[in-house]
Amino acid sequence: MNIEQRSGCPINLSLEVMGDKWSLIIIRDMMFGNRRHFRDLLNHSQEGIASNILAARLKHLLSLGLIIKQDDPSHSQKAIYSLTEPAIQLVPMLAMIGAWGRKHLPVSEDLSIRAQLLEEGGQPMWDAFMDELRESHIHDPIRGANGECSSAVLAGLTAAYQQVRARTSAQ
Amino acid sequence: MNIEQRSGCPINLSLEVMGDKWSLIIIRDMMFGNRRHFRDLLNHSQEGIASNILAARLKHLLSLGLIIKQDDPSHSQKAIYSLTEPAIQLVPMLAMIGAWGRKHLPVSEDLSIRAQLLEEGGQPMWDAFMDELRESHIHDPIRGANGECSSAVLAGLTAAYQQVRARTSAQ
DNA sequence: TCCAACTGATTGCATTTAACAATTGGTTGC
DNA sequence: GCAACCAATTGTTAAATGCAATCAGTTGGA
Repeated sequence: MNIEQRSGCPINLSLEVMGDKWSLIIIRDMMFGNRRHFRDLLNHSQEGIASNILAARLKHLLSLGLIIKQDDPSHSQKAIYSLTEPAIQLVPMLAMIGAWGRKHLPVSEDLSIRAQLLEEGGQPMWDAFMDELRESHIHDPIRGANGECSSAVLAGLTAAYQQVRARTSAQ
Repeated sequence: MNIEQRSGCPINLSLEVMGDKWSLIIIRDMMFGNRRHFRDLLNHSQEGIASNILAARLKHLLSLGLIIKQDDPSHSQKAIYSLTEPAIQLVPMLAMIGAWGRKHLPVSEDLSIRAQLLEEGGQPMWDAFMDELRESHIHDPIRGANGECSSAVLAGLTAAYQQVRARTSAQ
């Protein structure tokens, strides 16, 4: 990782890496939505990222070593993006960011259920989730990208989200 | 707090509030450096913030309710900026951000000692620190701005920083 | 064989944000 | 009365971002 270096403060350096409106959104989608292809990230984005921004951010995250890119054997033009260990270790931080946002900002019920579960689960849940991510992003990224890796925590989060969404949209 | 609302996701909303290169830096300096005046924040900034950016960010943080501004009785033009409860509750998040940066980025030894102590201290230390911040930012901001509130955790962090700095600059 | 749909991007253009230097109008202490 | 200090603001330039349209290659199905 090579950055501009305004100062050597850990908080400052972290902000130089993730202190923009999109980098953490992309990591969040890869992590909690298991979105591993460019089109996945582009079309299923809740926030409506533009394709040039997505391309620039992926390039940036690649250069920082937070994600890696490899060919998808199913399609010669497709690429699989995967989280690396440093990015996986952002799980506790994302849990904290989500917890703070849930408490102090006008979040929507469906999109905050996962933050709530992640907060309530605490460190044990974070550790289990990080192990799942290691499996589907580092050890077996191809099967991981197809959603073929077992992932109990992620499945639980996703199921809870779907359930709340079905309930709230049915009203 | 009123924001643009790309989506109601807690992580996204938190990023809309703090997802820029300066907002958290200012909160960090107010929190760990007890910088409560415009000039303090401007002149002692490790990262060299520009005065217009500082003014804009302070205004932004005020409008979000993360800080408040009040007159300094010692000088009719001086203003005291203080953290509010939502900002004080960012302590665990900042601790996590610092911990991640310290582990994965090229931090400098002196500027990372506080992140290390804060990480090792864990939740009990964060709670104690947040109580100190409530005292010097909410209950008695005027004495707090003068550094007259007792603050054991902050004093410990600052002392450790000074010590490392003296040692490393003496070499 | 042909074509529509899909793949990861790139381009051009307008808007927004940031960086830097200089300046403002007012206050304070000597 | 004057130099130093106060919290900003202004003006200019550079960089980043947002948006819509477009690109060339790949794929699967009729």
